[in-house]
This record gives sequence, C-alpha cells and structure tokens, in this order.
Amino acid sequence: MPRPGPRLRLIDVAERAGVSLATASRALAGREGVSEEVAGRVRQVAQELGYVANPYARTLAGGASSTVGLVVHQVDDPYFSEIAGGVIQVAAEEGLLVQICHSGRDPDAELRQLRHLIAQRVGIILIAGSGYDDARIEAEARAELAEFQSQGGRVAVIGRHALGVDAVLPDNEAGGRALAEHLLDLGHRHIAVAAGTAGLTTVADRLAGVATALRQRGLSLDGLPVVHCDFTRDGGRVAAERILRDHPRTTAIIALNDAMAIGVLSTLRAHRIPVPERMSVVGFDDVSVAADLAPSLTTIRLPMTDMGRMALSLALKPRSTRPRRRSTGHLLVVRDSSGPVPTVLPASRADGDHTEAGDLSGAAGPVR
Amino acid sequence: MPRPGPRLRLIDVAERAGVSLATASRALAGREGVSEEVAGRVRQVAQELGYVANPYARTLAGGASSTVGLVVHQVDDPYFSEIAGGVIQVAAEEGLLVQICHSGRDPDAELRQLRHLIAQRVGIILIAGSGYDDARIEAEARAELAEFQSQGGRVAVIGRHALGVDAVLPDNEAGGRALAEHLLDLGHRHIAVAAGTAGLTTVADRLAGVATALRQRGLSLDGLPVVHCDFTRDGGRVAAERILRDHPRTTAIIALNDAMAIGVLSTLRAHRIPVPERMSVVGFDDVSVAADLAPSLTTIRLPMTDMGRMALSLALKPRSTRPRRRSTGHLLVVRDSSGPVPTVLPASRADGDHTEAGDLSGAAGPVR
DNA sequence: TGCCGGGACGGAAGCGCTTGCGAAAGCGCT
DNA sequence: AGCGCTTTCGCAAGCGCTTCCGTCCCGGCA
Repeated sequence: MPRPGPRLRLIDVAERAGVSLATASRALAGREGVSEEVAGRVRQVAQELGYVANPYARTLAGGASSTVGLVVHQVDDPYFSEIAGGVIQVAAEEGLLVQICHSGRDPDAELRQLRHLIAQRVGIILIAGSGYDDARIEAEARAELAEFQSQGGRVAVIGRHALGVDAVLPDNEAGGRALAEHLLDLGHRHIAVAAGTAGLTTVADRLAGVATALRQRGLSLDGLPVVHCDFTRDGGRVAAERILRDHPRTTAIIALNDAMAIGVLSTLRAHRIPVPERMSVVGFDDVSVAADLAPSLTTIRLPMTDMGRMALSLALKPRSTRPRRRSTGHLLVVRDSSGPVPTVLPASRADGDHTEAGDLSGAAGPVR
Repeated sequence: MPRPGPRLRLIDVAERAGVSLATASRALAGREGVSEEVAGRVRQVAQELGYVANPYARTLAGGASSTVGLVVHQVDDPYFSEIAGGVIQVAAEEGLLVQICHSGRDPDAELRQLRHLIAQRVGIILIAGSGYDDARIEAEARAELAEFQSQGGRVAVIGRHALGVDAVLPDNEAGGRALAEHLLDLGHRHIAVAAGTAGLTTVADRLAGVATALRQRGLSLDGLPVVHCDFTRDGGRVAAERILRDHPRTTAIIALNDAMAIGVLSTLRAHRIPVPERMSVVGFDDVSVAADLAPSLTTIRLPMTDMGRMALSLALKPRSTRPRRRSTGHLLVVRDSSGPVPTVLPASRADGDHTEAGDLSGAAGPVR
C-alpha cells in the first residue's frame, strides 16, 4: 500500500529503480530519451512507493504550473458553484489543482484577483461570469492576460468578455429571445424585465434577446419597463416591488437570472399575487432549485457544469492563433410559473386604471 | 502604478534597495535581525516595484505554503458552497489561496484527496462535511494528518470526525432535538425521518437528537420510521416515496438536511399532498433557498458561512496541545412547511379532493 | 577491423527563495 | 585602550525538480 513516508523524493525513486535523477524525471514526464524498459521500471517503482512530485519544485524548475485559477463572482451563488463543480471535475481527471477566488462582480476586484493569480504563477486562468462594459478595465485585463499568455499561461473565459481569449459563450441572446417569445405566445403584452446591474455584458445580451423578440413581433420597446437592480435574489425583490408600483398592468416578469426570479417570486408571494394566474414569471439559468420552487420556475437552461468543463478543456488544448469560441446550447424549460395572460384584468387596483406608455395591447401577435 | 514586468525577483528588489538577498528576504518576511530602517526601505521598494514573491520558490525553500486545501463533498451543494464562501473570504483577507477538491462523500476518495493535498504541500487542510463511521478510514486519515501536522501543517475540520484535530462542530444533536420537539409541540405523533446515508456522523448525530426528544417525551422509538437514502434531493424523493408507501399514517417528515427536505417536498407535491395541512416537513441547515420554497421550509439554521470562516481561523491560530472545539449555534426557523397535526386523519387518498396550499388558517404563526 | 552516428543515460547547473552561520561593526564596561 | 557582547548583515548551502550537454556504448557501414 502506498504509504508516502515523510518526504518521498524523486531521487528516492531513482535510486530504487537504479537510474539517475535525470532519467527518472524524464521517465515520469514521458519525455523521450529513455528506453521503454527503463521508463516502465521507473513508473512502476514510483507507483509502488506512492510518489507524488513536489509541485513547487517542479514548477520552480521550469515545468508548467499545474494549478488553475478560477475567478467567480461568488462560489455560494448556485450559478457559479455549478460552473466550479464542472471545473473541479475536469481538474481532478487531469490531476490539476483548482484555486478559486471571488470577484464579487466588481471589475476592480476582478482585476486585482487576476493580477494576484498571475503573481502566484498559476498555469491556467479561468474567468467565469459576465464581462463588463468598462473599456478601461477590460483593456487592462486584456493586457495583463496577453502578457500572461505570452509567458506560456493559458486562459479561458465564460461569458462575453473583450479579452481576446478562448471563450465559452452562453446562449444569452437566444435565450432572452426564447423567453420573450414564450410569454408573447401566451398572450402577454405587458411584460416587464427585472434586470441585473447595467454594465454586465450578460445582462445586456439577455436584454438584447428580449428586445429582438419584441421587435420581431412588431412591438415597440418603449413600453418595455426594464428595472436594473442587483443581479441577485434581493435585487429581484426590489425590482419586483418597483415593477408592481410603477407598472401595475404588468402580467409577466422576465428576470434575467434565476436568482432574481426567486426574489421576484418572493415579493409576489408577499403581495399575495398568484403565479402564474395573475402574473407569469420566468428566469434564466435553470439553477438546480428552479424545479423545486413553487410554482416551479419556467426558465432557460444553461449547462453550467458543462460550461465549467468546457472552459477548462479549452484552456488545456494547445493554444491556437485565434481565440476559439464555443457556444453552449440553451433550452427553454416551461414549468408552472408561466401561464396564459389573465383573461380578466386585475380587478379593483386603486392605481390600476391609468393608461401607461407600456400598453402594448394593440400590437400584433399570436395569442394562444 | 505597480506593473509587474516579466519575472520580478527578490534579488531585483534587494539590489534596488542596496541590500543583500538574505536581508531583503528577512525584511519582507518580517523576521528579526534587520534594522527597522533597512526593513522599511526594502518594503518600500518592493511595494513600488509591485513585487510578489514566487510561492513555488518560497515554499520549496522551506517557507510555509500559503495555500489552504479545502475538501468538500461537492461545491455545487449549497451547504458546502456556503462554507467554501466563508473560507474564501477569510483566505482573501489573509492573502491565502484556496484549493478546493471534492470527496463526493466517499471515504476512500476523501482519503485520496487528503493524501493528494499533503503531497501537494498545502500548508493548511480543511475538511468540511460529515465524518464517517468507518474506523479504518478514520484511523488512516488520522495518521496521515498527524504526520502532516508534525511537519508543521495545520488542520481543522467541520463536523464530527475522529481525527483528533481542531474542529467546528455544528449543533447537530441539539438541532435534531429542536426539530422533533417542534413537531411534537404541534401534536404530531406519527413522525418519520428521511435520513442520509447511514455511516455519516452528521446523520447519526441529528438522528440521535431526534431520538432524544422523543424519549424525553416518553415516546417509543420503535414507531419511528427512519429511511436511509442518499443525503441529497433525490435521496429525499426516494425516502418520501418509501415513507408514503410503508407508513401511511405519517403526518410529519423530518429530513436530516435541506436537500432531502426539498426532495421530500417535491414528492409530496407530485402526490398532491398539501403541506403542511396534511403533512409537515422540516429540514436542516437553512440553505439560502429554504426561505424561498413554497411552502417555505421550517428548518434548523446553521451558520455555514461562519463555519467556514471559523474553521480557517482556527487553523490559522498557533497550534495548541489539545484539539480545540468550537460549537456553532443553531436556530429553529419556523416557516410554512410545518403546522399542527391534521385533526382529520388522511382519508382515502383521492387525487381530486386536494386542498390548495395557501390556506394557512390555523397554522402556527410563522417566523419571518 | 576501424570509424562514425545516434540512442540512452548521467552530471551538473540552475529555478527563486529561506536560513544557518560567520563576519563586521557598534556599544558599554573595566 | 582593550575586551566581550549584541546587533546587523552577507555568504552560501540547500529545497526538489527540470533540462542542457557531455559521455558512453552499441550497431552499421566501409
């Protein structure tokens, strides 16, 4: 049984196998210049002894660092924890270590974490989460990463970033469109959007998808209330309050991620507004609890775990000249939180009878 | 602005500050043997140049590794992701790196990860999640960790482990008792338990708490159905099916964690059994979505994020002779999923006559 | 048989840092 | 002024590994 005694070194393996340090190193690294017979023997001995190379020595001596740095908004956000799970799976298969750090959706913090990871000499950097509409930050990050890559580092991102590196791109635009079309098909004409912080590319892209869908049906965007709040559950609560207050004729709310959708549902429950009877709610991401909410959440499924896996796999491949891009699929998952537009308008709501700019009811569109 | 050029080394800082490599090293490490004046100058220069030590060289040379290895069941399990969040917070404050790996609740895998982390020369090891009722594994792990600690490594665990190291101990037993008492107070006498895999100390402890409460009320344990399944949502579904089938008189289900509770709720919904009118359900942990389920989940709140923080803080303190133990608090959070025992016994289940959830009349005043 | 080429291996020089130990310098004391 | 002590610093030896380069040996060829 492999019981690694105190500090088992490569030299020990080499001696045991009757070869030199250099040969042992080459044998284990699978480099050529070692006969198959000797290489086999060395590997065998290493195996028996339970030898594991000291990564510090290995890296210091010029080998590539085998740790991957993963930047996420927060690991305790389900969206990111699922991505992290995927990354860790692949890393385990490849014998890599994963270092996780938080950006907190703060561009400056993200840049800081990036520099920290580079200074720590990780071999691979993965950035999960939205890009920012902030030219300065993106430019600085881009420069930092270019430098990192020129020294042999590998990088991949999840989501749209102007970073010039390999990317896994969630179907944000198409997903937003699918969501809006779903609601339009159900007859909704007073739709509001609970959006995350402006400045996140994820928010912008999903929103663009929604807008496209409306435009394609010949509807004006002027009447589409978009409330920007935190891209979190609490942000969803606030957004819903605002929508209820300022746009009382709304019959459907598109939350741009599931966290916000959960907040929206919470607020609606507090107001005793039945979902979907009087208000439809849809989310985005399909985090694992989405199916367990009551009502269960209609949402766009993104393969978060796979996205994590893909990102690391991408980074593991030899670098190509041009950045690669992988699109994830998306899937509209219709559950119980969305339903046909109420036939009877909300009754005696004190503030319910004033006509607002948001009235899309005259517009064309199939009603089911 | 500190723009770390390609490969800034300590020797560069030393030269710039007009001192030797050794002095520079001592100055930055804050060791004595350097005058305050010189030390200040070195620090200043390092700051200006944006110098960050190469951790590989530093560790190889004998300095303590500044990375902490965190073993969790799965990061995409909310319980663990919240713990991980806490650990990462403290790590960021302390300038440490966090490496996360999965055990998958498999004792062998956990041991393997442990060995891997040690081989990787992390400085601190944190094990989150339940211990195992497996003497062999625990003994081996214990030996491994003892060795690790004797070489200067630091260790802390979350949960009951027979590992002889510092530990953060969730109030599992007391929580289990509180849960059972809550249901007994509501009049329930036919209680079933959806328990996780036998062999996990967390499961055993929570179960023991439940048993104690029953015993204190003079109730026999013979009539307490305990169904062991996976400690996950799906395990909860299966457990609920079994309980419904084998113990039809059950009026309350205690799930030993929130994940299982979510599964239980899901199954009950599928069977159109109203909660809490015909069946009360309680969970354990208070993961963040517990409040957003419908009905919202009565559960025991554990401060997961703080537990992560505490564990790392504990490991960061100088080692004491005897293992330290920190108990977390716990709090019974009463929400909508638990209510008084049905006055009318469950009639023959006809799928048509289900009462709509939402009728809370008569329910105990929910907290929050 | 002698020479040359090439494959297989070992010697040894670092990678960037920490740290034990010795040298130098400053101090108070006799 | 001389002694020994303390303080401050530099020298150099590694930490465990990778890799350049040189050496050795063997086979093939003339």
